[in-house]
Amino acid sequence: MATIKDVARLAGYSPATVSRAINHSGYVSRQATAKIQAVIAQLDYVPNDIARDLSQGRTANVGVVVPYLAHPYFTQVFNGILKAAFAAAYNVVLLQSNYDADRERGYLEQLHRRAFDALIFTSRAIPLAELAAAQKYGPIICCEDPGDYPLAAAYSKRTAAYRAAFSWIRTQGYQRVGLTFSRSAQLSATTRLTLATYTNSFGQAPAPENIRLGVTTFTDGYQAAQAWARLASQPDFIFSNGDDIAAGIRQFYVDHHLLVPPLMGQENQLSSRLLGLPTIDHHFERVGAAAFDLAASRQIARVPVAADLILR
Amino acid sequence: MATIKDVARLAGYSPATVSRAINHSGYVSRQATAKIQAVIAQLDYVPNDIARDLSQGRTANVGVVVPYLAHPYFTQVFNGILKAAFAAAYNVVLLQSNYDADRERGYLEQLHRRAFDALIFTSRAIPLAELAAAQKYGPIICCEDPGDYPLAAAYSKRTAAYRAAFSWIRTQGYQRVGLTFSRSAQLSATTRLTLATYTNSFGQAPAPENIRLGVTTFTDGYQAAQAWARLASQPDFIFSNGDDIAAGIRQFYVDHHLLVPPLMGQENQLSSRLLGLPTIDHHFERVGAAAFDLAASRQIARVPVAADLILR
DNA sequence: CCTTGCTATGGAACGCGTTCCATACGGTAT
DNA sequence: ATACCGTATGGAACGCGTTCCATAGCAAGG
Repeated sequence: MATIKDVARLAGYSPATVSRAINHSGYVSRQATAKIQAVIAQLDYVPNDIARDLSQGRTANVGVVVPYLAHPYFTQVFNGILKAAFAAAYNVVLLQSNYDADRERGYLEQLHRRAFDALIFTSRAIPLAELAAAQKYGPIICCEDPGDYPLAAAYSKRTAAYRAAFSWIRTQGYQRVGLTFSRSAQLSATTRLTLATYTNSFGQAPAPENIRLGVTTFTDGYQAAQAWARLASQPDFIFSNGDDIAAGIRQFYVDHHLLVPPLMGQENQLSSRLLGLPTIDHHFERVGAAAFDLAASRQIARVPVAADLILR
Repeated sequence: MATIKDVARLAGYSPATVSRAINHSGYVSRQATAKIQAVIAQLDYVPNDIARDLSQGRTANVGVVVPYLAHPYFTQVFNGILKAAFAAAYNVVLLQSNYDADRERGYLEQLHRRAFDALIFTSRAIPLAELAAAQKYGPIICCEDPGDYPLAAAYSKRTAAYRAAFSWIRTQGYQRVGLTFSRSAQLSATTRLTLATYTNSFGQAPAPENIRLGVTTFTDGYQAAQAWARLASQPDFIFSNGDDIAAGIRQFYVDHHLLVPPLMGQENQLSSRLLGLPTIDHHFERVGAAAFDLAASRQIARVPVAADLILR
């Protein structure tokens, strides 16, 4: 494996000049540039990224913590990060967490060791306080509103979107809204926020039997609908945490020749377009791209991304 | 940021001894170990991974080239890689290609620059010959049978699985089998292999109108069924390239109150279980894990993974 | 002719661990 | 007592670019 010294020797210049030639830092004569180019081509030389990283003190890698891949929220945010990172010549290291706080701590440790230049949490199990404290090891970006914590963040303006959605649902005259969530209010800030906004909009909290937890897929939606169908008093509207989930809910009613209640999904996936269901587009790709930009710029800023209520 | 020299100075030992203590390389007294541990804790010192990588000439990163995420084949293979990599304390760099050969070449270049220790292609646009040639830059693993090319590979034994599937379909008496594919035979070795096995099993190639290309999602399946429904002579069996796709095909017939033709999917996704459809489980997670093991061991070996025909 | 200011180039330090080699010491086998 | 061995430890080289600083040549300005 050729090194910059080999190139320097063969070209008859010093490593310093070769380095400047490669990086177009100026102060290299036409003649030297040409000779160095020729030798580089001859040796099939490319600089060693590890050495470059060491001397520059960075890796051009961002770590992205994701509980798991199989969820549109994560794939969308992740895709946004990926696109922005590619454009900025960064690589993306995918760090799966399964919502395991200790694994997340391991990734913070890797940040400390400079395995990546920044760490983006698309979601998390460890407390925000720990994230905030770990910033001494490097830039950390979360994808939710960090409240009082001084953390960089890119996130959907969920409150506004949910307020608009619930207001619209109420205007339509619905009273007993069924809600699906992936994680309990205890574990998930998003669940808490949704419930709080609901309570605020409707003047009371949703009835416990109208709340379904652990719902993340089409099938989960199907089963949630099945559970509701057994109730005496059924929801007259269902606000679900994803379009595919809404599709699963709908599917249950269709399969059982029941009247499909009015539904709303989230994330503007293909399924809601196909089925003509209203949804909320959180623009998670934008959230991801914004998260990356914060990571690359090392700014501790907040980028709330407006969500769109899509009625059909 | 504390360095190993700081630790050495404060502990009253040399950097060499500190390094040995950290890496448990032996030849460090109890006393020295204790003192060094204490100073490490006091300074909150962790070794700099970049420096370690440079001196060891590796990164503990594997690059994984994926055209896009939104496909069960890729998520399954990728998950297998992720699990195996985590177990081996490697990180995984996700490299999106969109089947763009030049982007793939860019990733080969990064391998050359030692941005990662090995490169896994879950699928590819560039010719195998180029992959084989690029091995001089580092270990490259592909996820298909590389034929005559001396490439490390982990892949599903598709031929055997397809032969079993087609044989079963023929035994059931079906004659006009509809087939869906993601990419044309020209672009995809898998498509070619499926068609060849079909031809071999049925004694003739499938009729062109029974082949649908560009099918990767539930919706694509729905539309493929729609196209078939317009034909005079319709397929009497449909062999699709994914369970969700089969589900989409089925959905079209259900929605239009048509008799659903017998179907077979692939990948043993949840949908085939729910709908009771036969499928082929290619065990792509195993393929991914095997691909990673090849990457980490730097062996140029082939690991064919047996696929299971699941009849229901 | 001299100062000023570029351009061009090289030497050497630097970033930060790892590891080879040499040295020293206490203990054991002969 | 001598040779030998294992443990313990440090010095220094090494991996490989990047970059600061110094030097030198040359042209324009005065």
